[in-house]
Amino acid sequence: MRTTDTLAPPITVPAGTVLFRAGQDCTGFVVVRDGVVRVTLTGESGREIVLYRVAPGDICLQTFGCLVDGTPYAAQGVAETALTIEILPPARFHALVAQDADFRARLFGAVARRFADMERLVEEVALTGIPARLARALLRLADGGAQVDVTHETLASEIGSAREVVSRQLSVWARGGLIESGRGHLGLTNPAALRQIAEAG
Amino acid sequence: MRTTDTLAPPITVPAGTVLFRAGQDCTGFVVVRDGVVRVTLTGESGREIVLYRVAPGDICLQTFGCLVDGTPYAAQGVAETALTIEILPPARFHALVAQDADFRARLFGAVARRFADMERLVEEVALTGIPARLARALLRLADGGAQVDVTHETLASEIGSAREVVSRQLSVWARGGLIESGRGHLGLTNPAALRQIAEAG
DNA sequence: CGGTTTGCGTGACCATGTCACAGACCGACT
DNA sequence: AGTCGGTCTGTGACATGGTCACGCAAACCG
Repeated sequence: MRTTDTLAPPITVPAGTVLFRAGQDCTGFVVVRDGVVRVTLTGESGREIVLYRVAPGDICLQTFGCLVDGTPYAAQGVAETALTIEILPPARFHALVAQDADFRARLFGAVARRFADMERLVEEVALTGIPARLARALLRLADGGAQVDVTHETLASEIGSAREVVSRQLSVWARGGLIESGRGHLGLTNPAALRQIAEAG
Repeated sequence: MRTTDTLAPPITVPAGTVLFRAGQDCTGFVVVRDGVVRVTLTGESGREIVLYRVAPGDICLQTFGCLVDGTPYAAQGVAETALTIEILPPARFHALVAQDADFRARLFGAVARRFADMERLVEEVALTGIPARLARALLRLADGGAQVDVTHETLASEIGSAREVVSRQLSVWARGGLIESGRGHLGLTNPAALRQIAEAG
């Protein structure tokens, strides 16, 4: 597979680094080699929502709009873990698109995934209730395990809601024995029930 | 500009035709030559929200995910006006991407626009109040004019809310002299005030 | 050990969404 | 004209979700 090739000199950045902010111009095309980038949107009220995550081998699409038609970013990107990334200058990007079928395939795959992510997100935010959204977020973050280390605040931004709302829902579930709750971490005592709630729309 | 070239035999379809539904497989790549396609998402409750519109010269991206990684549509596409479209079979699509720089530019432009649309939508649905969303929708649909022919129901799906909510907000504005309201149509009596509300986040 | 920061719980209140139903308007047909 | 059925709109009552204003407890740190 060409997809493991190096396209540009790798750069490492520590977790927590802000890669780009809303309204900023873009420097180049970002390819994630290792680590995860969290892309979020922040409203005027300060409330935040996670749009999607960019995984290794993936291509960050925020840069895309910039490069194609000069629109500045609307979102913010933060290194969720330590990262190794490559940055392609615009000319190199266009050359690769024209010449490299593998690069095109990766690019289009990334576009399709981001697009599906965004549709799912709109569906959830606009048409799905808090219990289902929160249950999905918990199961997603737990990733098969029974322990999740997050604050209510983080969960709230994950589902685009407010901390108080998350706290209330979690305490209901804790009383019902679905979860165990502690400062900064949660235990999923009854993941089956959570899955059920997550399905329910 | 190559963008006015014909890529495939044009097909005409009447307004109201459903081009694709959620969960369906895709037939090919749709390029809109004339008319507007409205792409919407429908929740289990039956509530609907407009994701974006595909304008002439534009490329419908719902087909994109299908062609690239086989994901079926999540959304539904309806001909909002009578349409003239072209449908590219997958092989032709891939050939054009590889060989035609103009086609690539159009494709990327469409991707960037759709992406910006979706981000705006998430921002509105998740972080923006009803008055601002509704005012924006009105101004957008009025398109500079002072008259809009829509039902409250349609406006509701435009902003991803419920008819009653729209009705209530509109009657407040009607009492305040910002709009005049009739069955199936609205007059924007004070567009400046609406613009103000639209800005307010 | 005190002080500070951060995370959590909670009640009151406002904004939105849902449900149920009534009335108004419109077109089609006698 | 009348009236009938369908669509559109108005409205009250209630459920859910978001905001604000707190107080308290756990972790952190000198």
